[in-house]
Amino acid sequence: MGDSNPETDSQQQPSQPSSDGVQPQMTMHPITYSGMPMHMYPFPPGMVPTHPTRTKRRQVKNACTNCQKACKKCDDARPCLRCVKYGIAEECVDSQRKERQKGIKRGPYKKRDGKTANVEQQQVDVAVQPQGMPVPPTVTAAVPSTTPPIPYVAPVTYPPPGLYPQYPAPPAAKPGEAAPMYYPQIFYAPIPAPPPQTTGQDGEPVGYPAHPQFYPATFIAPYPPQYATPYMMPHPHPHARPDAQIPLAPAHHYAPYPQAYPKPPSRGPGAEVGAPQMMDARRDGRMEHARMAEPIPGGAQAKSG
DNA sequence: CGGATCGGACATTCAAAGTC
DNA sequence: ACTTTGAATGTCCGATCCGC
Repeated sequence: MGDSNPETDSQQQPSQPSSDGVQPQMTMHPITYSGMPMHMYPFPPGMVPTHPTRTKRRQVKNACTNCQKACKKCDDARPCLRCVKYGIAEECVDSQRKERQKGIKRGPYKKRDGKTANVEQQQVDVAVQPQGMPVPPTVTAAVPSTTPPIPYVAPVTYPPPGLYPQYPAPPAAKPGEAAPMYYPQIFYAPIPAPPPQTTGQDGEPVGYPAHPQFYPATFIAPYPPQYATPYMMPHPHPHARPDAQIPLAPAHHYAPYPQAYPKPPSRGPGAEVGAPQMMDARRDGRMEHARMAEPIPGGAQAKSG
């Protein structure tokens, strides 16, 4: 099944450059990556980059226990998409992270050759638009002058509280961090080509300001395309200032979250719960092994591997 | 053929080591 | 105090298996 990235892969630059200082290619567009975020849709013909490179894999901070057992992609929402799909939403709980071992002695670390490697990395990380709008490093770093710009659609904020009462409040996210996938998100949509800038009588620009590369205009369904009809809401006020609040389309385009997904495929009488049970039963051995690998209190480290 | 399983690549976290 | 490093730990891709 098309497990896909619930969050955009283009939000982060690789946090760690390779030890040899070579930056991995980050120009891959989600359409060419199997882990295409489900809230993103294919680009129009001609806008798809040709470089078949991969983006960095993005992980949730904490997978639910079911996804963890299955070694499958989870997401920040609870219940997660996978649990909802299999009808085990009530069992979708965060897995418990093991406490990291402390007091582990390490040898002296080796200095890297190029001392400037980190400086270069930081310069990429802090790329900022002229007007102060931060741009994900992927955009700036992945757009050499010889290639067309890669349109970037990034979740930047949530709809106002109460607009989507069927959704729980999103968990607090760090600046720049993607929003949980099931909570409706507002995206900044790229503008292909701003119109010529004109100036009003008081000197205030009319039309798009100098660098309106993104403006809040698009709400993309948080559902997989097969469950929701994707639509692109045109900018209602083509000449409005980019910081103007634009009303969102009414939420009734979609069914409330739990009903938005089909029931799990039935395998016969009682099969609705049978599938996940079988799945868990067959995986118990693995999880038992994992539990056995937990540190022994006051004793030797149970290192797996 | 679709879904489950699982090895292992990849990402993240964070404490020790090193530097200023 | 801050930065760098590297290993522990977790996530999940993708090949393969398995049952219908």
